[in-house]
Amino acid sequence: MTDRKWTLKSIAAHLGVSNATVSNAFNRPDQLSKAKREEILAACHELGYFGPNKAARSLRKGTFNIVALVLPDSVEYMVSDPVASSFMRGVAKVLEPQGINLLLFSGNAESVNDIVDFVDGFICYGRPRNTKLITHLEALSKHVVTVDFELDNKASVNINNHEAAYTVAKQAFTGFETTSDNTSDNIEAAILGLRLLDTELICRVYDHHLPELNTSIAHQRLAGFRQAINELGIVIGDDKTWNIPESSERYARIAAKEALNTSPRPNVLLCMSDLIALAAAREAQAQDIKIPEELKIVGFDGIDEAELFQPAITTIHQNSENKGQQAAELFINKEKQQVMLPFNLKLGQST
Amino acid sequence: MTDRKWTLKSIAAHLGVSNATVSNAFNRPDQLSKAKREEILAACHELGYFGPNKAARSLRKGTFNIVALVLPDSVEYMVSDPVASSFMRGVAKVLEPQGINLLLFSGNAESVNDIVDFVDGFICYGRPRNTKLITHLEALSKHVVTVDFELDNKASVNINNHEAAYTVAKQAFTGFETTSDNTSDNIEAAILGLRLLDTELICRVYDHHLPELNTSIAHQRLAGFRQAINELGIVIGDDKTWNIPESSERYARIAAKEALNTSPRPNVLLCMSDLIALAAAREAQAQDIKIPEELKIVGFDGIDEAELFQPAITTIHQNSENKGQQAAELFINKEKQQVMLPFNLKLGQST
DNA sequence: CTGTTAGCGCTTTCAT
DNA sequence: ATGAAAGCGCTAACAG
Repeated sequence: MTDRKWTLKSIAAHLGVSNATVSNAFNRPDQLSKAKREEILAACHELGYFGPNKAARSLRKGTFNIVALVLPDSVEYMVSDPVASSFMRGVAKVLEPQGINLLLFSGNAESVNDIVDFVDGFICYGRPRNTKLITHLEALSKHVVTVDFELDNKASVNINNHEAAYTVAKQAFTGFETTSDNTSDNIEAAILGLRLLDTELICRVYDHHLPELNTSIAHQRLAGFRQAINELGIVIGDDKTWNIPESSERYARIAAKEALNTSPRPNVLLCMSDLIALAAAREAQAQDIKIPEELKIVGFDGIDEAELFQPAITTIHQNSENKGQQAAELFINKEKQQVMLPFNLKLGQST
Repeated sequence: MTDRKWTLKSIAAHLGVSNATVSNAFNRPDQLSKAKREEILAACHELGYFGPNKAARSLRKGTFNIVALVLPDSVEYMVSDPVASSFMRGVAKVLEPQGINLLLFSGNAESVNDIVDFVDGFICYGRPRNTKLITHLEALSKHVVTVDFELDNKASVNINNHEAAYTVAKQAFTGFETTSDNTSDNIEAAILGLRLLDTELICRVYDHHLPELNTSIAHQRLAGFRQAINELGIVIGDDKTWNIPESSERYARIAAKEALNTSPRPNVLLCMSDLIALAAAREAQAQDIKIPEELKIVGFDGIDEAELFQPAITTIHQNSENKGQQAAELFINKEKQQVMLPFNLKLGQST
C-alpha cells in the first residue's frame, strides 16, 4: 500500500481513463462494461484507493448517510440513562443495516449549525433543553422526526404520557380506596418529578413556578398524576412536588429524603422515572420504612432494574427500543405521520 | 425568514460585497472592519443565512469537528453497557465543550470508508470485532486513539487487565488459604468470561478454542485469573470456563446456571464483568446458595449496581469516565503516547 | 481593508 | 462506452 494519496482524478490519470469512468466504476456499474469495471476496481484496490471521497461526493450530491440524533441534554446524560439507551439501541438497529450512521448531538447546543450540513436529517429524542434548537429544527427543510414531543409539520413518535401517569397513579391509590369510605383522606401523596423546571437544582415545585402551558413529557405526567389525585377528592399540598434535574441515583435520593422527612410523612410516592423510584425505595429501606405497607412507590419506564428490585416497582412500561425503531423507520421512509405508541401498567410489589 | 436558499456567493451578491468579505466576516474577524463585519452578520441573520456551508468548508479545509467513536460491536451493544456508557460520557465531557461532535460507529462494520472522509479522526473503544477495521485504522493517516487495546504507532489508553484480574482473583481465594495448609484443594473455581471467543454462543471455552496469541482484554483477564489459580497450586478443569458473547443479564444468567449445575459445584466464580457477576449472584440466590459462605463471586468494572447489590460484589474498579476523558484529551492534543491508568480492588461482601 | 480567482474531489450532463 | 467540462459552496493566496 503506497503512501501516495489518491484522488479520483489522479487514479484516472494513472490508469489512463477518464474521471467519469472511474466514478462510474464505483457508482454506476451499468455505465461501463463489466470487464472494464472490474479491471478498474481491482487496480484501485491494488493502489490503495478505497473509492471516491465521501465528503466531496456529499457536497456534490447533497446526501450523507448520516443522521443526527438530537438528545434532550448533553450526550453524557443520554448514555447514562437506561431508557434513553434502549431508545438509541432501537434506532441503531434500524439504521445500521441501512448503512446509515448516527451522529449524536447535544440538546444543549446553541444551534444545529455545526452539523446540519453533514447530515440527511434529524431524530430528536425529547424536547431539546435549549429552545433555540427547536426554532432551528422547525425552520429546517431537512427531514425531522421528533420523539416524546411534537413539532408542526414534522413526523413524531409518542406515548400518551398523561394517560399513562394517570393510570399508574390510580394503581398507587387502589389500596386506600377500600379502607376508607369515599374520600380517601388517609392518603399522603408526594410527587418526585424529573425536569419539571429548567434548573439544575433539586427543589420543590410550587405552582407559580410552572409555566402556563408546557407540553413536555414531565408536565404531561404531572397532569396525569394530578388528575388521579383530584378524582379521589384528596388534596396534595403545594409543597409536595419535587424537581429533580436529571435522572441520577444521587439526586433522586436527595429528593426522596427530603420528601420522606416531611410531616405528615407521605405514604405514596409518585415518581416520574424508575430510576427515581428505585432511589426512593432504597432511601425508604435505609430508613426502615416498609414498602408497600407504609409507603407505596410507583415509577415510570419499565426498566429491568425496577423489575429485579425487591420489591419490584409498579410502573408504566414503555418499549423504548420499539420507539427507537419506529422513529428510525419514520425517518427512513420520510413519512410525516404522528405515531402514538401503547404503554402498559406493570404491577410490582411496591403498591 | 425567507425560503430562498442562500449561499455565501448569493449573499455576497445580494449585499453588494465580495465572497471573501462574507467569508471573512464569519471566519476571520481581523480581516475587515468591525462595523462592516457586524453589518454583514446582521444582514445574514436577517436574511436567514446561518453561515458558510460546513460540508463545503470541510472539503476545502479538511477539518470536520467530528470524531468517530468506534465501538467494539454494534452501536446497540454500546449503549446497553454501563461501563461503555461511562466511557462515552467521559469522552463527550471533553469533546463537547470543544465543539467537537461524536459520530458513533459500529465495530461490526466492514470498513471505515463510509465515514472516514467526514471525521477528523477516531477513538476506538476496545478492539473492533471486525478485524478488517483494525487493518484499516492502522493504515490511516488520520489521528487514532485506541482504548483497551493497542495499535502500532497510535496513541492508547489502557489499564493493566492482567494484573487487575490477578488481583481480584487472589482476593476471591483469600478465605480459603487459611483453612487449608498450603495447597487449597477445597477450592472449586469457575470462570465466566466475556467475549473470549468470536461467537454468538454461550459455551464452554476449552483451551484448544483459544487462539495462540490474543491480546484482547478478555484474554488478558483470563491470563490474570489463571495466574492466581496456578499460584495456589490448584487445578481448574478445562471445562470450567465459559464464554458469554455479550454483557447482558440474560446470557450471563444462563452461563451462571450452567456453571452452578456442574459437579462438584464451584465455590468461586471469577466473572469478567460486574454485569455477569450480578447475574451469577442472582442465579445463586435463586438456587438458595449462600454468598459468600457457599459461593464467592468477584466481578470486574466497579459499576454502581454492583455496589448497591446485596451482597455488594467484590470487584476491580476502573474509572471508565476518566478513561474516556483521557482518550479524548489524547485525541485533542494529537499526542501519540500510551497511557496506562490505575485500577483498584473494591471489597464487597461477595468474598 | 476588499475583490478576484484557483482549487478541495467529486458527479453528471452532454457530446463524441 | 468514454471523455470534457461545469459546478456543488467554500477558503486562502494574492493583488489591488
